[in-house]
Amino acid sequence: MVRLADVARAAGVSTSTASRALSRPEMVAPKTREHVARVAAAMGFQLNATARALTTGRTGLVGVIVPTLANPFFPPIVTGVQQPLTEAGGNVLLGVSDHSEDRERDLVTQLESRVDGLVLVAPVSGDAALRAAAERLPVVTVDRAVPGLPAVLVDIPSGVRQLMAHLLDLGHRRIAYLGGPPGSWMDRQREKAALKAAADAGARLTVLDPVPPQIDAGLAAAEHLLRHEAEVTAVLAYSSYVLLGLLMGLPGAGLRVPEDISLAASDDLTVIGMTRPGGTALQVPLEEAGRTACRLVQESSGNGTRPRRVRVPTTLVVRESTAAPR
Amino acid sequence: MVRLADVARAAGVSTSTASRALSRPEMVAPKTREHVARVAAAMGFQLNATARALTTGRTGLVGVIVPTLANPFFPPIVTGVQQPLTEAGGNVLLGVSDHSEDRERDLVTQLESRVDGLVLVAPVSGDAALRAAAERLPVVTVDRAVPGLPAVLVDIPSGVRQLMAHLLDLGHRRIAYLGGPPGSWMDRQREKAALKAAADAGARLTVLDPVPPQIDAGLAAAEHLLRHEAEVTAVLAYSSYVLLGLLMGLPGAGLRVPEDISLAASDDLTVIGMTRPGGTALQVPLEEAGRTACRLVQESSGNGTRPRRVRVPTTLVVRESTAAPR
DNA sequence: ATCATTGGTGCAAGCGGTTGCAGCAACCGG
DNA sequence: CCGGTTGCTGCAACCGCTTGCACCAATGAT
Repeated sequence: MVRLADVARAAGVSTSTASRALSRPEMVAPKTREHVARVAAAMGFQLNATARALTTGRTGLVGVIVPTLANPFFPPIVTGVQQPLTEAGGNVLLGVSDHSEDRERDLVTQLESRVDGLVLVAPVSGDAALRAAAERLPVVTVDRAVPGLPAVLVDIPSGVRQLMAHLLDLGHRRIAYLGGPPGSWMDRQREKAALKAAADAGARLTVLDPVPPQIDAGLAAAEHLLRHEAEVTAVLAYSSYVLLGLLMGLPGAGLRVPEDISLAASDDLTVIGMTRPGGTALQVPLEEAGRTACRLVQESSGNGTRPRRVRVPTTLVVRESTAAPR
Repeated sequence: MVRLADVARAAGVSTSTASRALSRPEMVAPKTREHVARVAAAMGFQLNATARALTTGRTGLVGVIVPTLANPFFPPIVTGVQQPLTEAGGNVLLGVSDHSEDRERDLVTQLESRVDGLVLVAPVSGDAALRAAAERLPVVTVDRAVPGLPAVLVDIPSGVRQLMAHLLDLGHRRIAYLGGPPGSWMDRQREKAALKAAADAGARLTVLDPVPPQIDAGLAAAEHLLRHEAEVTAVLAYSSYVLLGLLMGLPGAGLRVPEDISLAASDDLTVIGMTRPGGTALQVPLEEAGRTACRLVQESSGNGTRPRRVRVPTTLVVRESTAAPR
C-alpha cells in the first residue's frame, strides 16, 4: 500500500507539503499542489483514514445504534443519517442492539473511540447512562428525550391527537389503545396523549397490555381483544405491524374491518397502505428525522451551543380501516 | 480521555506491559494482569480503537455496501453480516450506493482504508472494478458472481424452477416474466432460468420490460400488462414490491387475482404474506446470506484459501395469488 | 537600499497504541 | 554449583498522517 511519504518522495517534496497539498490545498502553492495531486493520482494513492483519524481526532464516522433493522421503522432513519455525511465523505457505523440494554451499552462503549458522534435511535438504556456517554462525545437521541441531550422527536402527541380526533369525529366513544413495546418511553408519550384526547372528548380509552412490534403479536392481541370486543368500536395500535396482525386475525374471528371495528396505527409503513382494507395511520418523516439527527451531531461536535430538541411533524393518512361505528 | 500510558503509570508498569495485560493476557503474569485490569477499570479506560487499528492494521470493521435500505430485501442482509462480528467486538460500516455506480465506487475507495473487508450486496460496478478492489482487501459479493471472487448467491435458478414448476403444474402455458432492476446480473440469471423452465415444458414465456423494485413500478407494469393480458394467464414478478403493485393495480382494471390471472414473486418479503390474496413467493434466507458473507470475509482475511462460492437455497411458499387458469 | 511582511516549505514531535528484541530473575536438570 | 531454559517485563521503534514552529526567499513599504 502506497503511503503519503512515498508520494512525497516521488514528487520531490516533504511529507508535510504533500499532506497539505491534499488536505489543506489553500496552504500550498498552486503549482506544487497540482504536481503532488498528479503524482498521487498516478500512484493510486489514497489517504489512510485510520492514520488520519488518529492525528486529527476526527474519524468522519457517525455511529447509529438501532434496536433492530427488522422493523421497517428504522432503516429509513439510518438512510437519513447517512445523507448529510455523504457530502463530507463520512460514513455510518451501524450497531444493532436487539432491544437489549446490555448490548446497547456495549455498542456505545465500542463505538465511542471510533466515531465523531452517536445517534441513538429509541435507546433502551436509562437517562443516566446516556448522559454519561454524552460527556465523552456528541450524542443525539431519536424517538427518546433525555433531559440535557439534543433529540429528534416525532411529534407523537400531536399525531395521536390527529388520530384520536379522527376516530372521535367518526363517532367512536369506546376505543382501545394497544401499545408497546413494553417499557418504551415513546409508548408512554403515546398513551398519555391518547388518554388525554379521550378524556377531553369524554370518550373511554381502554389501555391493553403492551406488545412487541411484530405481526404475530398483533395476532395474539387480536385474540386478546376479542374478550374486550363488546366494549370497543375502535383500536389504536402503536405499530403498523401490530395493525397488520389485527387485520389478519380479526376477520378469522368474525369481526369485519371497518364495519365491526375500526383500526388505526400510529406509524405508517409502506405495507400498511397496501392491505385490504388499507390501514389508517400516521405518516412519519423518518429519513428527515435521520438527517436532522445527523446535523445535530455535527452541530454539537462544533461550537458549544446548548442541546436542541427538534420535533418532526406527522401526517394523518386516512384509509379504509376506519369508519363510523354501527 | 485517559490513555494506556496513564493506566500504565498508575499501575506502576510500562505501557508495553499494560498493553499486553489488556490485549494479550496470556503473555503477562496473572498478578500483574489483574492489577492492570483493575486499575484500568477504575480509571474508566478503554483502548482507543483507532490507534489500535493503526498499529495492528486491523480495524475490526467490515464494510457493507447495499444499493438501498428502502427495499426490505437488504436490511436483513446487513443484520446478518453484523452477527458474526458481534462476538469478536467488530462492527458494520454501512454504505448506501443508491443504485449508483459512481457512488458505489466512491464508497469502496472510502471504506478501503477503514475496514478489514467488504461485503458488496448486489453491486452494480463492473467485474473489473470489483476485482481491482479485491486485490487490496477481502471482498465478498452477495447476489452477484464475479469470476475469481468469493460470493454468496441465492440459488435463484433452482428457486425459479420451483416457481415455474408450480405455475406449470397448475396448468399455465402462457406466462409473463416481469424482471428487473434494469441491467441487474441477478435478473439475467432469473430470466434465463425462467426461459429454460418454460422451454422445457413447452410453455411460452413473455419477457416484459424490466422495472425498478418499487410499488408504483408494479402499478405501471399492471397497466402495461393489460395490453398483453389476453395472452398470459400468470405473471412471475421478480420483486414482492412489484407484485404488490400488480395486486393493487389489476383489480382496478377488472382483473381478479387469482381467478383471471395468477401472480408469483421471486422473493418473499414479510408483507407479501399479509396481502389479500396472499402472494405466492420464494422465501429467501437473507440473514443467513449475510452471516455467510461475513464469514467468507473473515476467512479470506486469514489464510489464502481459494475463493469459495456459497449458494443459499430458497423455499417456495404457495399462497392465494396463484391458481389454475380458467 | 533596508527592514518588516508574507507565502511557501521542511523539520520533527506527536496522535495512542503494538511488538521485536534485549534484559533479568527464577527455575530446572545434571 | 553451574549453564540453559523459561517466563515476565521494559525499551524503543514504528504504524501513516497532521501540525506548530522555524526558516527562507520574495515582496512591499519606507
